[in-house]
Amino acid sequence: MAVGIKDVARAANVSEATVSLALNGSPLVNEQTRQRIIKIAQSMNYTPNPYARQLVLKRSGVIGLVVPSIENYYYATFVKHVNRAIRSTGYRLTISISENDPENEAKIIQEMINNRVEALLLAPVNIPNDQPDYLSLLIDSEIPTIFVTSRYLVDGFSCVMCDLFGGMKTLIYYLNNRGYNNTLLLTGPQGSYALDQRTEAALTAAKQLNLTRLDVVNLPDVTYEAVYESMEYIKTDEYDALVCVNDMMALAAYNSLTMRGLKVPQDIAIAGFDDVIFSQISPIPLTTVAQDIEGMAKTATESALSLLQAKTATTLESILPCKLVIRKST
Amino acid sequence: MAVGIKDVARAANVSEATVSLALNGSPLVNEQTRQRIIKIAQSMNYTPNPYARQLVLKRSGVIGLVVPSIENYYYATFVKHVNRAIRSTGYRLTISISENDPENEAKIIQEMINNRVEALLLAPVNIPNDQPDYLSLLIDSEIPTIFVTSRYLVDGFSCVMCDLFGGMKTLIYYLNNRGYNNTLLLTGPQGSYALDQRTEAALTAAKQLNLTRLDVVNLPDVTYEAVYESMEYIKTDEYDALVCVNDMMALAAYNSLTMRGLKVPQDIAIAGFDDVIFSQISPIPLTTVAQDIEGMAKTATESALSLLQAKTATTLESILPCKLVIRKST
DNA sequence: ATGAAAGCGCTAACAC
DNA sequence: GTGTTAGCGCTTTCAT
Repeated sequence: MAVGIKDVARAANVSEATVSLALNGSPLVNEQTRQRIIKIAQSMNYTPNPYARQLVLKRSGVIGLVVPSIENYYYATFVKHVNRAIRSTGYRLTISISENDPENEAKIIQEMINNRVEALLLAPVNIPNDQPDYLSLLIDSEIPTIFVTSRYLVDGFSCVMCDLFGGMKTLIYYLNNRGYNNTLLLTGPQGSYALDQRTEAALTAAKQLNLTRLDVVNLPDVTYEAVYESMEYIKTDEYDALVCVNDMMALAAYNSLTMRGLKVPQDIAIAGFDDVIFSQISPIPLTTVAQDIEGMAKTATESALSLLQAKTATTLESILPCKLVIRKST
Repeated sequence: MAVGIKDVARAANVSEATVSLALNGSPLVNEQTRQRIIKIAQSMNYTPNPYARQLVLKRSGVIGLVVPSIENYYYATFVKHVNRAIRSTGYRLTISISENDPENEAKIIQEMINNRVEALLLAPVNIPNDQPDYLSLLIDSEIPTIFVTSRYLVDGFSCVMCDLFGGMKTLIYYLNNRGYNNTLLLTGPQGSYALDQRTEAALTAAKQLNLTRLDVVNLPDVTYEAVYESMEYIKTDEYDALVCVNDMMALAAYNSLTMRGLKVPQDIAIAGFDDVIFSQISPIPLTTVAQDIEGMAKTATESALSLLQAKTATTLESILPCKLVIRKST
């Protein structure tokens, strides 16, 4: 705590100004003295007080990231990659978890604004919540904000996500091609963009392909338990393929159905979405649609940086392609 | 950005000092004026600049948390609970991920110190790395530091973890009681406290119980893949029980062995450790040893707060009990 | 090439 | 009760 620029200045027999300049690599200061000062500063274990620094610089050097959940492997991976991408930029990352609760999310956004993050990557909660109040705060604050992994359908915000619509459509086409025509889609509550896109895509594809049947079940939750329990009530013999909107749900379906003696894919095919670990750790690897999580993380980070440069308010939109990953369950 | 305390003061026709006092709930200021000021401040969307505030208060109001990985469910859960616990304390949490890399860890610690976190919760990397250099930095910085989920064997640091030794011992005793006497323990490289505790406990229990056999295999990694691949080389018919040092490894073993036609637990029993989701999402739920992750998170947070209060340097050690969770795999 | 001094936005004595 | 003022530790003109 104790050692400040003043102490270094005294020890080096120069003024505080010179120390500051030297440490910040200004060309104004003699290379000799600079080296001397740097050495002294290091030996004294001096690090500039970031709060004083930020106060005068008026830049926090911090980028914020908000995710709905950290136990969700999908977001965990996203966080990891953003963390990596930011490490080389000179900015620091501050991570907040909304626990998929809009109130929490609003509080967090307010905190991020109060703390003067310079840019914000926002993965919105996955429950119906369009046009939350904080959007105007965000606009007023002039903090460049980028929706990631999902979005609200409002103008003026940048966004980076995968082509969920395209991904699901490809999956349904592929299933049809494999001869599956009676499909059940297991999804969550309506109203979240990232989920709705998948559902709409499935429905659209079904219509285009003239599928015999594509039913949609909206579970209360997109969790393992929700699916595992629901399997009891679902007349699986009416379908030849089961599509889940994420991999964990697909795994739940797989486990539940095989427990009941069904064979996958012989009796019924199962497909997931996202391509996170859960589609790989079932006894039979699951067909799924891969989201380019690392790509989104990198793109989002780059977008944040370029918005930070841009003097004029801009909005960037990146839609990354999804990739069908065919495994043994279909 | 723009609006500062000065603006509020002007708008309310009082001095900056009064605004400051009013907003910080000092009893010195008239209740009438306080309300008036608060209202004005809100209407102006004023929030105090935290950097100016922290500069004068000399308190950052931030607690740091370092974890080796965020994709690891165990740590993700820990992070979630710390996040929750801290929310009600008035402190903010800043999360960093070391990616299980000692160099990263050292950098992060340095950053945490530079950023003046008031306390640090440190979940160390899980690879041999005793007495890292930054320990002295940490001591010099006088930042109360608490090792969580694992630790280094050094004095002067607080720590919160579960009784891994006791947990593993209980598991081996239980297995013996169920008639399993030829046990294989799958663990990772030596040198990490949290892993070594488990191994030593298993060995100790085996000796105490006079087990026919307890072999230990040190895999290069405690991951799904490491186990899944290793199953090929392991003469499973020599053992009647397989114990893994985490649940994901146990799941890998389960998947691999059942793929090879073995029945669990008839042909071989499988147990994991931690009691995270992976022990529950195998077709047959896996016996495991539960760590009280939420308890650790809460305890760690409380410890941090009390160290923050304590004017004198103290060290706290909390060892929480593990709980045997018996499921169908044994 | 270096130093003096002002000021970033806020808090806390101390005066009134 | 409220205002005045002096910093907190740093950066950055502007002089020298």
